[in-house]
Amino acid sequence: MKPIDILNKHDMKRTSCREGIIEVVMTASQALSENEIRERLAGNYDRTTFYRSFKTLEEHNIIHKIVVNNQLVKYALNNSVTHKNEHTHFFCNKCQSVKCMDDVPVQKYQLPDGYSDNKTEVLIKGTCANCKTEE
Amino acid sequence: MKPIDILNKHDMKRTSCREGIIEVVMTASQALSENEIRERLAGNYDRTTFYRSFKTLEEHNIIHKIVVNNQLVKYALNNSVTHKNEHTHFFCNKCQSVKCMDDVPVQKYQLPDGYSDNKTEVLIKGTCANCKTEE
DNA sequence: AATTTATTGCAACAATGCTGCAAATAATAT
DNA sequence: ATATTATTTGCAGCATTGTTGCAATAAATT
Repeated sequence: MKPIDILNKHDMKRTSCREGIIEVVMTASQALSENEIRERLAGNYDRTTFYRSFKTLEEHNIIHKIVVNNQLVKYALNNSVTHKNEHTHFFCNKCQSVKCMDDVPVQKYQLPDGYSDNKTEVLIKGTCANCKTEE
Repeated sequence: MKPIDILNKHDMKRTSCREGIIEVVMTASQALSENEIRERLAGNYDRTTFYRSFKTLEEHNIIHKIVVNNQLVKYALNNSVTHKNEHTHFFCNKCQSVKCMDDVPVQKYQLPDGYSDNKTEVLIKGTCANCKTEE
């Protein structure tokens, strides 16, 4: 599915910024930061527009945000085909890359009485396959 | 163990800021943000000193940081008695509180070939026992 | 082509966090 | 007790991430 079709499906206005972000995130093999997305984008957009686009796209479940730490945020496409609903994320301490681990589902956690869970975020930090071989 | 003893055990200078932070975090039932800690502190410290103190205390494994999102960071004591090594964290969407789930250990995740894990962070978001009863 | 509605860009602001440097403080030796 | 040394603090300044209000602009609809 093309970026335009995705926007149409969600009854969203087809602006070039949104189209561009979807395009970039769609073709990326890993989650990308705001700057990484901007670099790959044709047009030049204001930072505010960027943030608002991310927010809207996230609210419509087109992309999701991965907060590595308070200084590093990345975005990835919600692909219902390849990305299982609740997958884990992997962060490589060496190359700082973030990958959606589509084949590593989030496990169920048993909470104490009274607590109810809504969403569980799992971030696995370590060394990725690519950096491992380069040692 | 008192804050001073903890600092001595780690061969750290006993400054009032460090002592205060440990004191506050020690007596808290939940993880606290920078501001929450500052409010509970007697002395008035510069923000830089605060951050540096957090950093040093974290490096010495006295406290640990919980990044809820890029706008909300909380700190909690590393109590080897009550806090198991790898525990999960719970974030309440209603009251914004963060709690160390000492009895809910982080589960093991099987990664694809080539990947090696170092640390796994699990943040469970939902409604806490306190907010549940208030509905 | 005109209207309506949503989006953009700009300016300003807030929060978190880092760095260099001089002043102050803690631990140690005298 | 006092002097010395090493660490820590406070300040100024800066970077990054993110938000808000408002006027200008662009998209979808009539």
